[in-house]
Formats: sequence, C-alpha cells, structure tokens
Amino acid sequence: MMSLESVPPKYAQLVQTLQRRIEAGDYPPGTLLPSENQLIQEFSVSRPTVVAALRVLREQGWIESQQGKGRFVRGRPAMASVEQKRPGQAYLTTPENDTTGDVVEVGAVTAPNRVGVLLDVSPKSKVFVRRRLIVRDAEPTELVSLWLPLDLSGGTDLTSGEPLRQGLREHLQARKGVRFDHIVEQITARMPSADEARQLGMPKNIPLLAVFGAVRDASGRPLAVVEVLLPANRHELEDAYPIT
Amino acid sequence: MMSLESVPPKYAQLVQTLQRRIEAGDYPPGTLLPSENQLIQEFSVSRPTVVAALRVLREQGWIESQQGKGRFVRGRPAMASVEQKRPGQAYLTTPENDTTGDVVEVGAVTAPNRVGVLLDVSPKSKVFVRRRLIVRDAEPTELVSLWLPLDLSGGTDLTSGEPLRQGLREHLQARKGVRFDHIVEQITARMPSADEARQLGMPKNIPLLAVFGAVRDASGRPLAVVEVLLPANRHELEDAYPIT
DNA sequence: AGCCGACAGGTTGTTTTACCAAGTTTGAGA
DNA sequence: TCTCAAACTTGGTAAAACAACCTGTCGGCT
Repeated sequence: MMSLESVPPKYAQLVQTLQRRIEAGDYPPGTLLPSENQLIQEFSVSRPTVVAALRVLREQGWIESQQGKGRFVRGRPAMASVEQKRPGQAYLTTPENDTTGDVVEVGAVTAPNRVGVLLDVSPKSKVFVRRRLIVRDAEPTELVSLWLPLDLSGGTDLTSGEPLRQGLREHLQARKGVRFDHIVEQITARMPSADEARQLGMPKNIPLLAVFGAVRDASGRPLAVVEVLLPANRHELEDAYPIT
Repeated sequence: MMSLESVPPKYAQLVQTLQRRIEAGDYPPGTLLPSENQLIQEFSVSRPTVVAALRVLREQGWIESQQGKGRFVRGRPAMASVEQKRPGQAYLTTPENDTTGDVVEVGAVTAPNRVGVLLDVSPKSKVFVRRRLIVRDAEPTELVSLWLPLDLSGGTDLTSGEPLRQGLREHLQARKGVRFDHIVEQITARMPSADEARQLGMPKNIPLLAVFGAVRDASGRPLAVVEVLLPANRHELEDAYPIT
C-alpha cells in the first residue's frame, strides 16, 4: 500500500537539501561540493538520482561543474531574487477586480500603425480596443490598452464596460481555444498627448514610457497587443538577465 | 584508434534530428510525436538517451509532454527567432574597435545618485567614469557611459582615451579576476540636457530612453554600471519572454 | 638538482539494461 | 450501457560500465 499524499521525487528532495546547505553556509561559495560518490553514500541513493539533482542545480545557477575536477559552489543565484516585473504580463493573468480602474474606451477602431503591424492585419482595417485607466492610491498611474483582432473579440465579455472577473488569459483561452505562449515587447518613449496627460494627471512636459507587448502563440501567430503607458517621473521598468 | 575530432553525444544528435523533422513538417505542430519505444527502435538507442533528448526539446519549447498520453509537437519555438537585443550587453563583450565612436569623457567624478545606489558605494564618493559617443552611419546615435568603483578601474587600460582592443568583459576578467554573471536593468525616460541634445544631434523636445545596466557577479555584488542613452525618435528596445 | 613524461587514481559525462509507478485510452465482458 | 481490466503512454529509481578529463606522484632523463 502506498500513501495517498504524493511525495516529491527523491532527486527533488536532494535539490532542496543541497540548496539549504549552500544557503546555511555548510558549502561556502568557491569551494568544492562533495563528489557524486560521497553524495551517493550519504543519502543512500543511486548515481542517476544524484546526477539529476546536480543537473537541476547547475541549470538554476547554484553550482558549476568541471569535468575531471568536481562541482563548485556559486551560491544562491542572484537572478532568482530579482522579481520579474514584466509590464503587460500582469494584465493578462490578473483578474481586473484586483486592480482598481475604469474602462475609458471600448469598441472597434481603425488599427494604429504600430498595432496593425504587431497584429499582422492589413493597414487601416478595424480592430477591437479596450482601454483602462489604472488607479493606485487614489491616483491615476497607468493607461493600459488591449487590442484584439475582430475575430477574437466576438463572443467575449470584453465588449461590455464591466471589469472582468476572470483573468484575460483564461477568458480568451476558454472562449476561443487560443493559447498564449510568449510576448514580444517593444519599449519606446514619447511625449504625452493632451488627452493622455489629462487622464493620467501628469505634467505635459515630462515624457511617457510606452510598452507594447505583442502576445503570440507558440507558432508566432499574434493574438493580442497590450500597450502600457507609464509617466516617466513615477515609474521605471526593471529586469534581470544572465550574461551569455 | 578513435577519430581525433570529437563527435557530439548521441542524445544531442537525436535533438538535432528531431528538430529538423519538426521544421520539415514531418511532425506537424499539434500532432503526437512518436512514442519513446518507437524512437528507441528507429534510432537503436536506449531509453535514457531518448528521454535525455526529449527533455532538452521540452525545455527549449519544441514539444510538451503529458504523462499517459504522449508528447505533443509545438513547432519551432518562436522565442528563439527573436534576436535578443539587450542594450548594454553588447558594450560589455564587443571590442570597441567594432563600433565607431569617440571617448568624450574619462576620469573620476562623484557618483550620480542612481549610479551610487547601483554600485553600492557611499553617497558622494568618487567613481570612475568612461563616456563614449557611438556613431553609426556618420551620425551620433547613442551615448554610452561606463561607471566603475575606483578599486576596479586602477591598473586597467580604461583610463586612456584610446579605444579598447579587447572586450570590456575579458579586460576586467583578466586584470581583476572578477566574473560577470548577470545584469539588472532599469529603463526610464527623461528629457535630454542641453549638452546631451547637442552631442547626440537631436531636437531638445523629444525624450531620451535611458537604460541603466548594473553588472553583478554570481553573488549579487555590483561590479559596474552601464548607462545607454537613446534618442526615442530613432531607437526602441525589443525583447521577448515566455508567459509563465 | 632540475625537468619531463608515464602512470595511477580521482572526478564528471555518456550510454546501456532493468524495473516499478502513475496517468490515459481502449476494448472485452457483464 | 456500464465496468473494469489490459495495454499503451511518460516519469522515476537502481546498478553497471566505459570514456574523457584533471591532478597528483613516481619514475627516468638531461
């Protein structure tokens, strides 16, 4: 008889144990990790299990291995401590209830130049747009626009001015059977229009960070475009990536 | 006797073969990949070898696996086709010979506020700065600044106004024994100063994209800061990332 | 004495064989 | 029609062997 609650596989347990020891200082950075044979003896597991655990640690950046010498401790990967604040991504998964804001525009318009290119539709054709003004701490902070091809906006709850209870990702995935895969992001800066400056409550003489996120499926077909407008005096974008 | 040129391991060869078949349309997206046993028979390898190859393909996004059903073809990951144009990264590896540009400032100055924070030095302390104006197609396009703590700038060739023959990364790694690991990037927008507008040959009424890249080692210790200033009318940043 | 090569013993990398567990589908039989 | 067992799939563990690589030591040679 097996226990009903699922236990994590052995190699995953080993990963956790070694991570804890590195963080606790038992294996200081720069030193050699115990060899495979030593780990096999200490934990009473087979070599493939040890190797699987060490492979995970290497791919996550905790250690680096050198054939013939051993595995060197690098320490907790600093990458992991930098939270990924990709703008635009949050608006695809978070239900609109979680952020306060008003829908300021909903309907079909002729696609702006850049949006048309990102959605891969013919120039001057109509697309669906849904624009929201995000409010934080009782102050307007971001202007978020969602563009969709017309064939993806039909039959959804997006055409109403009500906030969505579901995340946008689940909504489209359930209604239309499309699967979001990745985002191609373009970042530019420009001066705000008079309308934008008024809506965002910002001076007209400071620039705007404009983030365009083209949402695609695994084959690269564009599904949607998210535009996020951030007043540059109150927001900046942060990201982290390894050096290749 | 063995051949002297090293052959790639079997599982890597299998990865390449399957990638080519997916791209050629032999395994169309959405369909099931041949099962492990079928691949074992066709290629006359053992199961762990097949599993190792399929694991690589899954981690790279070519396929996705589902226990009990099989492995589904997703197609060439569109992520890979988007070239990663991380600003700042190029200036760390490319020799300065490859880009035309003049060194416009070299020396020790009091650290600007943001740079001091990123380098983790006490406020108002001195840091080394090396500023270059990049020229493309006979026009100034980018203003790149490199900040270093004083203890890292001593004994290097950076203090001269001559362009470096080596990449900055190799230069510091050889001279100082530090290892670049990752970059934490901040992106903001602001109006150019009169000096910057003049040097970049841009109008004073369009904004500037400012990218700050804090270079760190594996433990998170800051090693350098790269600032890239881009006129927003001529440049934008592009990036791609998967949806989690 | 000093230098250099061979060799032994350690390490990780790759491949094979074998078995069991867990999830899904299918079809035979009640 | 419904149930359930069999036959598929992928996921995980164990044991063994060989190859490639590094680092010492122990020679012999200059």
